[in-house]
Amino acid sequence: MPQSTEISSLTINRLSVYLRGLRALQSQNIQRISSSEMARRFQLSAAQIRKDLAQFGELGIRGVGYDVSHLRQKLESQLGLDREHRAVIVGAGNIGTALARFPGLNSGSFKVVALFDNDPSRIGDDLGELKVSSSQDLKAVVRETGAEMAILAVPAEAAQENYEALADAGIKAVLNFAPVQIKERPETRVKTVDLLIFLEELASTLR
Amino acid sequence: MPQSTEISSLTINRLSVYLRGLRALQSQNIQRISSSEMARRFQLSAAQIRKDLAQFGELGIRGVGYDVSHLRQKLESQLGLDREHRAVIVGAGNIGTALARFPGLNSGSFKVVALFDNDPSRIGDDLGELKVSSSQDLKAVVRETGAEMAILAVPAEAAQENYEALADAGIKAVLNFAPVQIKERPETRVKTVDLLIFLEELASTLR
DNA sequence: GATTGTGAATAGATTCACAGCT
DNA sequence: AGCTGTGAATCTATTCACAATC
Repeated sequence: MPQSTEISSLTINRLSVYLRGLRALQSQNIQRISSSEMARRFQLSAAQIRKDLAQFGELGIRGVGYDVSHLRQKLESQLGLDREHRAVIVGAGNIGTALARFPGLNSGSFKVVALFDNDPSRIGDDLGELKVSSSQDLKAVVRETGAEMAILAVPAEAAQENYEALADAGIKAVLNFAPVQIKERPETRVKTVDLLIFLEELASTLR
Repeated sequence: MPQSTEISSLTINRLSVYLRGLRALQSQNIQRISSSEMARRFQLSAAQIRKDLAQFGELGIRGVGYDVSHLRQKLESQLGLDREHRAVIVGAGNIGTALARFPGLNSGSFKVVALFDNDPSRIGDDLGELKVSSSQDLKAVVRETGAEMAILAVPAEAAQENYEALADAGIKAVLNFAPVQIKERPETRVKTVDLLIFLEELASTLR
């Protein structure tokens, strides 16, 4: 039964987890798996997995389980990972350069195509495949490369204005590492990841 | 009315957001604020803010609002941020070194006291205040420094074993950046932050 | 016999709306 | 008059349990 209603972000995040697991299974040449076996492997409930998966059709075979490769393809297309997504990084400080070098961002469906900074002393620096470009060239580079996504790794004060520039350049989705609430425009989604909040959550368990 | 029941992690995360906002207010010398004004400033609902805050006592004054400084202290103590938390970083690769240099981790209640790697060629490298230490010294350094928290920034394959070593060394809470499900021990909490999952969530909106 | 897909039950989180203070 | 604290209502998510299917 195809989904009529929007899939929640909680579910989407679990799909990513399932996908990761399925890839691992495939590399071990495992072709079929049951929901309960998946549940055991990645600490979730079998009913939850079945509910999640049932949202986009009858993917499993009753009495048998799920076909690993078929399920993987289905999840990839559902998550929009069946094609390449080009991304730019804005901010060539610690986090920006670390992410630019992070292998996970250049394998699979994501590809970092540019790294921007507005500090003239950084422009031109070499990072493997990439050179640091001037923020002034943002619009042109986005147009040329067809980038749709951006990672925002600038200081908190500069986050909103850089978000605006990204939205103006036609970027559709932004992963923001600055610890501020970005005022969002309808055409450019933001997801903020605040590392301190994670640490604070952990600290609160240390009472 | 004091909380009898556990506070959910959703709530804890919002408390961090409130706290951040309160600090900003305080630096603008604002002494009192209402739930609706907080809601306006950081895009949340006023009722939610009141519910969250009411969990640990009658913090506000009816007809008036909340006292910024009092509320801030209360939240800090609730989140365990009224004292210093020492943390070690394991893994001096891209992400580990970026975090070691990240100012947010050394202001406020957190302090990075050591950075470990098991690659001999990296040991001894200088990073501002810190030198890269050998993973073999983990236990001793944790004992000497009194670190309670750790940031795990090693490759996926090495994450579980390093977690075990941290748990053995007496670390109580671990923020894990490796894209794997860590098998947790009761005495050492883990929070996994998987950057690819965030990107995948964004990508799924780009259909 | 095994395992999915799913309606019903439960649990959890958010919003509403208003009584109760200041 | 204004704003908090909170029970009740609503909405969302998870788990249960079993009929349907292979």
